[in-house]
Amino acid sequence: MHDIRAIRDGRDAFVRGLARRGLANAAAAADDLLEQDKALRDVLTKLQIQQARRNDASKLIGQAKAKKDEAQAAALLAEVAGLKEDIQKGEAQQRELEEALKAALAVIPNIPAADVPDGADEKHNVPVEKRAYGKPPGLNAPKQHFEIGEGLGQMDFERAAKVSGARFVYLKGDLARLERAIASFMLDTHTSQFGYTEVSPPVLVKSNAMFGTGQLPKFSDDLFRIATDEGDPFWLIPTAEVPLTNYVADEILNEAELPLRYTAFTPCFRAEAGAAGRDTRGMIRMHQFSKVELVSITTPDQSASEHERMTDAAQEILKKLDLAHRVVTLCTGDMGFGAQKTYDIEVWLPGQNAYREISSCSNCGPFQALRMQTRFRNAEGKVKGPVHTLNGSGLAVGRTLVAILENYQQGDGSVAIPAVLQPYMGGKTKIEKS
RNA sequence: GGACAGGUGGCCGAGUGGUUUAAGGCAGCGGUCUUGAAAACCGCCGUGGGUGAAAGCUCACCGUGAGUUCGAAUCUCACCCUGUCCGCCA
Repeated sequence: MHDIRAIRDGRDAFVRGLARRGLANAAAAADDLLEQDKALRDVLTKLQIQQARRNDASKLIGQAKAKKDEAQAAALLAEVAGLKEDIQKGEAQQRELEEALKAALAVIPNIPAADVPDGADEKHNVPVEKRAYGKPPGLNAPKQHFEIGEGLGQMDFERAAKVSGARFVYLKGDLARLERAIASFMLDTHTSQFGYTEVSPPVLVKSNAMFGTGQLPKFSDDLFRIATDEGDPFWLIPTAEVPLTNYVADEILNEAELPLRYTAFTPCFRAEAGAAGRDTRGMIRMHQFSKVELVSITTPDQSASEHERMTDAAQEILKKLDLAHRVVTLCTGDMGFGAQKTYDIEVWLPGQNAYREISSCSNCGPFQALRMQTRFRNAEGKVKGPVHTLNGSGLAVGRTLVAILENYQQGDGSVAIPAVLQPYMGGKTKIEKS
């Protein structure tokens, strides 16, 4: 969410930022917002004069009645007779204008950071050369992960379809255990090596939380909604970013305790609206998948370096697993709604003969904090404004499992277990057909 | 799910229609005193908005929303949350 005062003070920079995002009529949108803002402030100014008069008169009425001066009281009552209706009208107007302005602001995406490359789509993403790691292994006729998993008899899409429909999967035996092992390994790395605090959060959240991180109001089609008999619905989280970031919603944090770093292993639920026909085979794109998420809450000064640090933490997992990967800076047209800068980490999948996204690390700046009303105060107790929030996958567990299957596959159909995961697999060194 | 009791600033807590401009206390910050500290004393001490160059003036906020009233922390309605007990339950 943008601060309307920031737009007021820097209208042109705001328009340029939105234009870089590819918004067609950025200038018109900005001017419309400023017009609404002006109308609201005019109403406020007028209303407050009336409220001040009413407050004065009411106080005098009270004093007159205390002195038993009924004549004076009656005179004052007559004076403010018409005021009540005007004030109620003004208050109604204020509510309407505030809601309209908030609704308009709520659907405007974040402004890209200055160092984000311009571009319309993923073809214009820019590789971060110094972050590239490893080389694709020279495998002879590599299989895709679902061929491997089904060959092992431990990955079952047909039964998942019977029970839940398309885009679900059953894992069994060692593959089920491997998912758990991957998650434990990731959490242990992030907590012990990078100072993240492990959290086990709710996976059903209220609309307010979805608004705070920016999924609502614009992207409800991508979410699963849980209707309740009466009252507000719940939403299934599409990522643990939602409960981890909203953990600090409506709070004023102390600067000394920042940055806060949280990590969580949760299932994630996505309706995948609009993804029909994409990645229909295998575990790449599911309605339910598990992910280890990283979230940092920082001061504005810290957020850029925290972004690099978070990306380091996510990459560290792939390095320990010795999986070849590269990192790209998303261009303005490919970034998510709330991000001002995003690194995608793409892992090599031999079966697909391609790099595929396995993590996305974003610095959202003050965008989510303004939606959540999360601020911080300095050592003197002075409120310094919104915090910055960052989130990243550290990593997508399902896709990590896919990457291990495809990169560690053996000619005989078995899969070697990476050394760092063997302690989590009871010392096993490979997964064989069950 | 049912019954009862509650929700007031960072914390505790007074306030049941009009000098409340939310008392008082604790914690915190600054100062006096002191070699230093403690004690004592003095001062400061919520958030957001409007207006203004600033000082200031002003509005809103006592769980949330709506309402009654010239005037609401206080009265009405709905909802949310917490506690206790009962029921159910991994």
